[in-house]
Amino acid sequence: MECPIDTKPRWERRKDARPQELLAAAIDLFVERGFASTRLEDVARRAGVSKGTLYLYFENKEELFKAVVRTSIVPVVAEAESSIAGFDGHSADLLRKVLMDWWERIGANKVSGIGKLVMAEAGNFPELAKFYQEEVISRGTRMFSSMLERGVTRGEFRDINITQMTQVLIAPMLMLVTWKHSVGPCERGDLEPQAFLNTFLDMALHGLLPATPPAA
Amino acid sequence: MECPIDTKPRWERRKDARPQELLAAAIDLFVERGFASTRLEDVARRAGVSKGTLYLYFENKEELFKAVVRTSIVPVVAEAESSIAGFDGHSADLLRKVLMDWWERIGANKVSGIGKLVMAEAGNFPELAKFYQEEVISRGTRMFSSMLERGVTRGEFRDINITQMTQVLIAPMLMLVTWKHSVGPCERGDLEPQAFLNTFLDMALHGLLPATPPAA
Amino acid sequence: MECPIDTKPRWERRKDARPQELLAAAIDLFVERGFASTRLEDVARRAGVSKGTLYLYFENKEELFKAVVRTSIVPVVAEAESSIAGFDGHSADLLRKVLMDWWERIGANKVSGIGKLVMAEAGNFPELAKFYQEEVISRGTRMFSSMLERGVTRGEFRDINITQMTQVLIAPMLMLVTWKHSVGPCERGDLEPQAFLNTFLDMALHGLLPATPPAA
Amino acid sequence: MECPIDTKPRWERRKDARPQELLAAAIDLFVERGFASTRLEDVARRAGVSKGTLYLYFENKEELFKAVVRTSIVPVVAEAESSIAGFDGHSADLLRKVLMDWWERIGANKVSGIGKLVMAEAGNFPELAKFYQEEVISRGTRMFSSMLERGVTRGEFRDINITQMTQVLIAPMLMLVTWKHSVGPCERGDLEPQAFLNTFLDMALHGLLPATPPAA
DNA sequence: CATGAATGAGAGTTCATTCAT
DNA sequence: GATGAATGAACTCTCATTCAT
Repeated sequence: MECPIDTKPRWERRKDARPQELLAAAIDLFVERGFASTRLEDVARRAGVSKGTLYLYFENKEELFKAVVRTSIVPVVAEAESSIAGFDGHSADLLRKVLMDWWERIGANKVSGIGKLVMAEAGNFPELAKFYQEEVISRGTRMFSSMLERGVTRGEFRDINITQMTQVLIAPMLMLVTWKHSVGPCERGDLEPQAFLNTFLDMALHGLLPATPPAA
Repeated sequence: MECPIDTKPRWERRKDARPQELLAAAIDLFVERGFASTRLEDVARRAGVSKGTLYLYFENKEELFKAVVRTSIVPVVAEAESSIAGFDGHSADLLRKVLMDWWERIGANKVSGIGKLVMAEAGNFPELAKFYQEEVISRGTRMFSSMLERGVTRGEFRDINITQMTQVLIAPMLMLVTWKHSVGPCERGDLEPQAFLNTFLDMALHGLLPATPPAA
Repeated sequence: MECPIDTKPRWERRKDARPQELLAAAIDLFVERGFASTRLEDVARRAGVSKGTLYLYFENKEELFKAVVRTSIVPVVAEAESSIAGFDGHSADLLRKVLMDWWERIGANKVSGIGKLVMAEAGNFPELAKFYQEEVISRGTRMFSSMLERGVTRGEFRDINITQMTQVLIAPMLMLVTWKHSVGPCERGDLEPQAFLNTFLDMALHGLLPATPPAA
Repeated sequence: MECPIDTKPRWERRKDARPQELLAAAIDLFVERGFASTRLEDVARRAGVSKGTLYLYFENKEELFKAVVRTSIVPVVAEAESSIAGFDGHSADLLRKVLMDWWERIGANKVSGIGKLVMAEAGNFPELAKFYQEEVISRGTRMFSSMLERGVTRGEFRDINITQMTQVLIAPMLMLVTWKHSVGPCERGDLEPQAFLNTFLDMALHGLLPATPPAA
């Protein structure tokens, strides 16, 4: 008589869970190794499936990557957009909130590695660069510009050059991401990200807020 | 009388020039395509030699890259260090000068691509990352910290958190380099680098300079 | 009163139709793409079933192919055989009729692609080649030989080399099939198949009919 | 002391001989297995080199195939063209000669398998089909048409439909090639190719030559 | 009966590195 | 010194077949 115990199926049927599992594995490896250097076989293995299985869910490597971006970053961007749209208070507080939220939702998280990866490999994968540019970067840039415009319109910020100031505000995010995913791990004296952001914001807002009345 | 020393046949003079030619070719390709994606055969071809010749001068791809860093970036860092050491004036002017010099010598130049490349591929080539970290980044960081200390010591800057402010100052450089070598080429509304640096410096110095006495 | 026999639910009637649907799909794809390049998944999809279902009806790809041959070509061969057996008239008319019938039933039809496919891939699938050889080619060859023998026996044809003339008669069929399924689609000046067959037959019968007595 | 004898180099440097060796191996395997089923690794192995070496000489599989065609078939076609251009005698003799030469140079040879292969896989490799069509088939077709025209012009042939008769003349070549490379090897009673061609030509010329004067 | 997720052996192609010449 | 032919491991993507459901 056959012993039914211990008979492990050659594989398990997990249609619904698979994409998530694969995406999770993919994110880890893309962040660890970059796009070009990530082997699909490793992604599959980490998700506990065979190489072929990946292709049941994602047409090819690029589509897998896009799926990663779509599920891990795009929703956060969208959420930020609506959070901005619904915000009531002072634009300086809005800026601070958005930056801090970004840190919590993206920066501190491994998904920030995706952004760094795109910066890194844009040249070799123009299709990917274009996709990320459209889905994330330009939306992000627009968000910051709109916050600055809001501040200016409401008289909360001085009448600064929006484009340039947008870049200034993006710089520390880029900085943190780059640091975290490249030199950071090698560096000893580490960066306190939130303190860094605060230092930065204090400085930036100095430049943004209108001159305070001489006597107060 | 002609000096016979100068009459060496062209190819023999070539011999000495080889490494430079190879390095020049390597820099171009590393910057264009990144480390992993640059084919040594292309480097050789661009330098007008054969693939095998490369290995006469450089042990392998990593050593070639290190040589690139050593010849194109390290000297600039060293020069900056001594320029700082010999500077007399106000620390704010020093900061401004160093940043602007950096833009002229590195940022605007293709060698800035090397920095971006290291950020990008550090994870896959830890040996390279470590090398760059030691030879360039930590020296650069130390330079900025020392300038800030100088300012504080001389009473020209407020008593700020040096580590954090160092990062703040590095951020825009990272920003410019990243922009130039990844999204920049895709993006429409382009960044005026020097204006951007000035905007940034104005803002940063606001935060650094001691509160001016109400009446002056 | 309605006949209850006909009220079977649709899917149950479907059950019997499945093999035919699969065979129809298979024929299309085998002809379009050849044996090796046809994907069973595509066959299944075109028949509106899943990949696994195919394996309920056909052991594997080769058996599917054999079934295609058995249902689409073998019956036509059998019919031709009995049509020859029952023919009364002049052997030249018989030959002409058989060739023209072949064109109508096979040549002009997509099933001619099956023959071409076997010629094409025989080397890689010897089992298939053997099957087709036995079920179709040797029967077809025998048919032509027997017609020639009939003609000779009845004094309607000259006493030619049967084997060779059989090949001569097969050549134009091969020609038409090959043309139709490979170069034909690329070629501009197209072949009028029936005119071609007639030209050929006129020529061939010249060689077959006994010399006409000078005076008639 | 090292014994210099018996030290076989890891590989041998044979730049000039390589392409021929590879082409020879390629022809064998393409003919044996067809285009799609031939593995480049096998081609390399048969030529005694590694897979990578193939790519030093041929850009990819398609180019390898084209090179095979260019070196093994195209020159024969060219030669036939000039042989026709320089022919003096009766057009019937010319036709006979060209067909027989074809058999000796191509038909009997393994290169005839290339033609069969193209017929077989044209649908799956349109690029290849186009190439072969242009370089071989249309040139061959033109050759036959021009011979027929010559015959008609010189009053040696009746005024037949050139296009159709061209196809009729091509049919037996197709027949022989197909036979040789597919069913032939399975078939017992084999075809005597030269006898077959003669039988065919006798028959065809019957149809081509002008009616002989009743009394002679 | 029917499904379709899962497998896994290969296929073509690339490239850093070696080494006979 | 200089060459460049040769290697071979690595990578992405494919598909006939199996089998848990």
